Amino acid sequence: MDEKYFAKKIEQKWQRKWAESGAFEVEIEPADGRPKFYQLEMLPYPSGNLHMGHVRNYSAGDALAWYKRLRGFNVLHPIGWDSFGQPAEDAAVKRGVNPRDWTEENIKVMRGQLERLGLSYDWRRQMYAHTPEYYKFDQWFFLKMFEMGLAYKRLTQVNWCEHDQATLSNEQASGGLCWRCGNPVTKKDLEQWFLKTTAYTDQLLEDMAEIEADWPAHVLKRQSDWIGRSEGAFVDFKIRIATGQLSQLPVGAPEKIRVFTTRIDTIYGANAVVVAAEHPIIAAHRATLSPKVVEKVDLIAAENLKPKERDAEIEKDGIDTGLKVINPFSGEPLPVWVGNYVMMDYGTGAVMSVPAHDERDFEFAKKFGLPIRQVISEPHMEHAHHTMQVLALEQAFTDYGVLVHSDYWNGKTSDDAKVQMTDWAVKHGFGEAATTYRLRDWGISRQRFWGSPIPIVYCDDCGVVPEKFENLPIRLPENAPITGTGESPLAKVPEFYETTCPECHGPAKRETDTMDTFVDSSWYFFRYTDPGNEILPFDPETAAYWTPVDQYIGGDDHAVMHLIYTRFWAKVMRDMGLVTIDEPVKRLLTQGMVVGETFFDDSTGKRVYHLPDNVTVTRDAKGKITGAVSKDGMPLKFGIERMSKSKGNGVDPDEMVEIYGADAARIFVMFAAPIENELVWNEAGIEGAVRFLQRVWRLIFRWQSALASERLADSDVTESLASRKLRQKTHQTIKRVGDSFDSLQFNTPVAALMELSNAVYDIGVEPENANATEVAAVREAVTALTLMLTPFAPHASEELYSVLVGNDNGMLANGARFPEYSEELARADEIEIPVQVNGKLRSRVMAGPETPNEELERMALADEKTREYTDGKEIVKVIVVPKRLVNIVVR
RNA sequence: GCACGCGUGGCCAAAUCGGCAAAGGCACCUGUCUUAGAAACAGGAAAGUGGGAGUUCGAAUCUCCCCGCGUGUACCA
Repeated sequence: MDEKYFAKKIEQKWQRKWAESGAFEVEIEPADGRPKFYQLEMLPYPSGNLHMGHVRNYSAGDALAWYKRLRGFNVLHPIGWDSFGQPAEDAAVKRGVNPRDWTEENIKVMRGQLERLGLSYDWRRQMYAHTPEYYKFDQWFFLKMFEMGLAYKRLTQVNWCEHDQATLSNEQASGGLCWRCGNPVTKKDLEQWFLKTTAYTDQLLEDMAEIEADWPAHVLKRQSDWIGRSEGAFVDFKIRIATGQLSQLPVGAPEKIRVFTTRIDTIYGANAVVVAAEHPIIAAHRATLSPKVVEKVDLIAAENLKPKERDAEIEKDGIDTGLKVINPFSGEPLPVWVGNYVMMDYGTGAVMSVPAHDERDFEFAKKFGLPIRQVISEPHMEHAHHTMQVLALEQAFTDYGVLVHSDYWNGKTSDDAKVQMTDWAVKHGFGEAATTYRLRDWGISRQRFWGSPIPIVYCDDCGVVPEKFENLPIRLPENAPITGTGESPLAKVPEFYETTCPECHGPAKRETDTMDTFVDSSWYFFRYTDPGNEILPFDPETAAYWTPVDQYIGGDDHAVMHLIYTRFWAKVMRDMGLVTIDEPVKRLLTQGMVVGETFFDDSTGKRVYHLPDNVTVTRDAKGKITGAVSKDGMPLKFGIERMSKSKGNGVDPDEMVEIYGADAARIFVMFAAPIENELVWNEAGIEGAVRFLQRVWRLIFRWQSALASERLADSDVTESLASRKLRQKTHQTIKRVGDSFDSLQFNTPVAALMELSNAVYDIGVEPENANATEVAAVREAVTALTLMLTPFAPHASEELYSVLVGNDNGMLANGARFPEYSEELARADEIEIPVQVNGKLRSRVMAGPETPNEELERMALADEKTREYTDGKEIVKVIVVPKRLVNIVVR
């Protein structure tokens, strides 16, 4: 054992040993019957560099993987690559590189970074989304879903960047601006393939019950908000045809307008039906509508295509179309308006406007001077409302209440009325109960090269024809003209798209769009269980052993994307008989972002980041930035943003590993903040992590020979107080650390281990002079310390463990286990019971841990110091908290 | 606007159920060793928990109001 801790030396040693022995390679059903544990972290996109967010994510996952191994589980801990995606194409456009070469080079670099961190993966199981062996099964799933009616094609509006001529996902169009060029995003009609996520809305909601306890509440809340289930009713408003003017209704035009409402109880307050500019009724009547109306409708429709400002409140706009409908409840004729606040893609694209009881309708009515009629009353106001015809409302009354001015329904509560009025509508054939959702089907078509080709063929004779399973994979060509103009590069590669029809074998064309890369990540962790399977995505039995994932860790930015898609995918796989589980992930941990200070200039409309080193920063007393000036004297804006290379606020994990070692870097990242918090990067603390490791190292070095010499327990030697206290601390720490892991806390166990190491130093005996019980206590403490440190600092721990056991086969080969906690030993022989008088601490008494309450009370009352405060006073009552404290209330 | 979350030494943070005089680390100060050190060791100083009110024998912890910060979301009928 070296006198000093040399991180690099031992890290290289153990990384080599782990690799050689295949320490983390696992198989199903080991002979010893250990239970399985599937530890998973979100797979990285191979951008070329690991960032601190990855280090945080993977350090936490690795800690749990080690913890579970030491707890005797058969732990599957894999890693792979989300290696399809746009950055590879950007690199192709910018630098003319081949996306595949670029991607694979990045993977090589990043794998090296992961290995230098000493992460305990079963590397044999790596998956790469961009290999035909993997994306073959994206296509396989697509075909299966096509068979099941879960994949279909339709025309839709997609986010579109005019400048780049590119389709954008919602994220890439976030804030209404294109993430690449900063120009506003518009909408564009495009034919897209969809996966029918909406077929699973209710299951996605209901199955949350299964995972509720072990998923962060905010993730599930965001998912249910996203799904946006809303219960209400459809109500049909008939178009009124003026007498003798039947011909006014254009041929084929709908006879009624169906609205969706959650508040059918307010229907007597409707003053209009408002439809979206894109509503079919408008198109049907376009020829007869006044030019003014048509102009307005077109204007609103055009506005709808434009990007929305992030925070801008859009002013209500609209126009009376001149059409009339009949309120089916009251028989009252109502005007049909077009309103810019009604969206075609939610509900039916038409609403009944009830200004008295809906804020938007209220605002609309105010602006256009439409009547506002209150039909729901606060219960205590009911009488007043019946007698007074009109009450001027200051704002919409949106609460439930009692119906007024609603004919037959007067006096009913909103709750009752909703049910009964819906029934009435059903009975009279003009409505029905309805549930609508905000969730849409998942549009997966991308006009990109670097993705899995959609296995569909278009034949002039047979139409849309799915590829045959035996023809998979449909391989990407080696090269395609990637120009970044937003047209499918594959559409310019005749060798790719020219094919024959799988049905009639006549000439046909392939689909040239590729799949959204979220398809790859929807099922990748099932592939890990059986990565070499050529027939199926994975063997169902193999997957049944390993899945569901026991613990998943990743950023919560995926809450409504990846995490909802993968839940959807699991249900589809269940329905196709591949799996039997409803939920793919048992327990989820979302870690906070690692962020750093950024400095930028956005005067040109685009953010230009400046490296922190080149910025002069002024700070207030608390260290908050108050100003920043660039090298050439230009004032800069500043913020705290996710770390990344391009913003110049990144920290290179390799550099940290080089300077401090992987173990120290990992300890620091785990210790710096609770895992779910945002971590504002501040490197100051990392020295502490190194120092801690050095302390542990020196500790074992100092005690090494004393521990090795089997100083037998001399029966004469009674256990010293020092060793008793150390054992107590050791066992308390074992409990704390174990509990922390179980509750997914990583910062507190590190603190506990620091305390334990301090406690060993504090034993107050030199190794040479220690008696047998003290040596035993130290041995127990440092062994436990080493084992418990393993999840955070596996290299150093392996090395220290090898010193303690006298071989360097490694912990797993030695069958090492997480130390066992003994309640007996953790318990203090005597505990200090604080004694309060009127809630203020006045004294302490010593008592055995099992002292009954009555005895504690007696001791407290008898205590001298306490009596100074109680003598001569009336004791009102005494509160004894078992094993904790005594409080005497006096008057 | 709405929803959710957070506010504890200079900084990061800990504190099952409400229960001691509020952990640990970083930074800081002093001393020892001393060739010196940002090393190591020993020791020290430092917060009554954003503000106010309430509940309670007892509040960082529960309730209400206010202030500040963060995240998500936005005309979803």
